[in-house]
Amino acid sequence: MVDYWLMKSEPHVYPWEQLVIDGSTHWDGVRNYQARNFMRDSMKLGDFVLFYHSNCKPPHIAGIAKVCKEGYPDFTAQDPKSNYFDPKATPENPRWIMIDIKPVIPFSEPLSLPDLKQNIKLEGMPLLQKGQRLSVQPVPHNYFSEICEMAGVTEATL
DNA sequence: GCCAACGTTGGC
DNA sequence: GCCAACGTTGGC
Repeated sequence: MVDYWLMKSEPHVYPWEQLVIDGSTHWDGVRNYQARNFMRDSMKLGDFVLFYHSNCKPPHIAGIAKVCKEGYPDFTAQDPKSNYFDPKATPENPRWIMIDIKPVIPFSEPLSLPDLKQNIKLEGMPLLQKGQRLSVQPVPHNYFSEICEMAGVTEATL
């Protein structure tokens, strides 16, 4: 049973284009328990991920990725030199978890947040809820399908 | 376990 | 740069 997710990245920190260059990446730096729990407990190999660029004009979905490694300790939490260092993280209790993703398909045109908001079929999508800030969040399948449609991506070919 | 203070996210 | 929403911290 495949599930669908959305993950946010700021383009000046780690853009979609870099994921394409790298071939895959580990999703480090998540320091929110709810987001961590999704990665630890729910995100499975082969699940699809909408790659969202936040904090840019306009914010947008850049493409679709998929989970290629399930949850494991976020080693940056134990690295004093990392921006994501957390003194409470230990080898016995790593506290923070990451997954790996790899690109599946880019969108020929990025799907902007205003475009998403304009689509009545996306009403109720978590991303569009007021005040939601989760950097890793579930996407119910009907919304994922609609977004594929908007992007001109045939879901069956993913 | 409450809650005020503070920090962060992220759209605008 | 502003600020609303929300999460975390830490004193009590």
